[in-house]
Amino acid sequence: MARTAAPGTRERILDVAGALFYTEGVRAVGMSRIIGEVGCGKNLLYAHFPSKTDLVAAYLGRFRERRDRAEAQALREAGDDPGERLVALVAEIAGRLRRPDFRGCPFRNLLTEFPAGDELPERMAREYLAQTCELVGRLAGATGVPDPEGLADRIWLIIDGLYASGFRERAAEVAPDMVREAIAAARDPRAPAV
Amino acid sequence: MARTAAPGTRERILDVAGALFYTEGVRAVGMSRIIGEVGCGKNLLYAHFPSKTDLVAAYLGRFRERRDRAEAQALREAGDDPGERLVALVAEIAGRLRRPDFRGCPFRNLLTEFPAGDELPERMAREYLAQTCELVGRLAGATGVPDPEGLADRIWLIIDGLYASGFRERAAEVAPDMVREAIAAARDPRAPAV
DNA sequence: GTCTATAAGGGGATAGAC
DNA sequence: GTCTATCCCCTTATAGAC
Repeated sequence: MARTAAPGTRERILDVAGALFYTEGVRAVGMSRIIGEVGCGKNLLYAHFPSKTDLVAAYLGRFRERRDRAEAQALREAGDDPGERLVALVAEIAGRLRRPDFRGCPFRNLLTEFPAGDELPERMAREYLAQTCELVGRLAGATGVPDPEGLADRIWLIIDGLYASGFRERAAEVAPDMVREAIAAARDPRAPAV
Repeated sequence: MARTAAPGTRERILDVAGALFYTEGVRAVGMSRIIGEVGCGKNLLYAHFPSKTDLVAAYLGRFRERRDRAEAQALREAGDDPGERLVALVAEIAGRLRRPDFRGCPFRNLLTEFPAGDELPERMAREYLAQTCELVGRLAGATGVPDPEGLADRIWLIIDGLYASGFRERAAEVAPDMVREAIAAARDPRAPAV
């Protein structure tokens, strides 16, 4: 609105709000808390984000943009082999586990906080999960294994486990190997059977 | 407090509160809502549970009792082989996924809602996760594979994935196989490498 | 005109009292 | 059971500072 509004204000608000939402939860962080930590007036925040829902949606949107960029880069560097692309996808996610500020997947976390909600943030979260799940399915299909559905289920389970694992960050080390093994087993269905 | 309190009142409160907490989230459900759905007076509820924290702790406690019983039974039926016991443990968890009212792990969900909390419910949740993780480690160690730590990490990742997967319930079908494969691969470390 | 500071509205939370 | 106390939530409105 402002003709010469202070640049970067919106980003600064999103920085603070995003960090709080992610580490403490959306429900746990009130608008007053954000205003206090940003150090701005209440009006300024509501000028940029008319409601808390808008602010949460912007928080998820920014998370998604960064996620998509990192994912695209990982897939680009992995080359053309669908199996290697699956490994790279999981390895990229596993890399996030090692960051000290990692606290799971913001989309899954939001749906845990608002399981019945159907506003923009919840829809964004469900859309993200559906699209990522679909990507896994496409990559699994491209490997040419006899049972691509089963392979996709396994990879998705590993990804879910990575995001849920607040306890063992060593999961980051085994996850890519598990993907390789799942692909190998899918290519040679006779082998397993303990 | 009543001399001859109606029997089952406490259980009825826990039934209602537990279902609401589990399906809608602890933060999303207020005491007034619970009182309304139970149909009792406010005094009666606060007589049994002096605070919401107590009620949440009781909700988790009952969940844990049932979990422990089901887990013990699954392990009993699995026999003595540590590998089979790991498979049975995961299969028992996978079975929960198929229930229509499944909405993840109540302990993990609580920690997502209260990541920084340190009251009784949060401690109960962390204790449950730590003990289950420890059980997996013991069973993995008992298999006698060269790298029990790595095996335990894999199994724990699968369990985490099962609880997080709100999307693909087909995960329930592949998870036990993944456990078998992980054990087989751990017993013969040369095989994998796609 | 841009932003801050403060107050207040309307609702619902937990909890206590009678 | 109802009624009240206290608090915090999101949001809007008002008033003042630069």
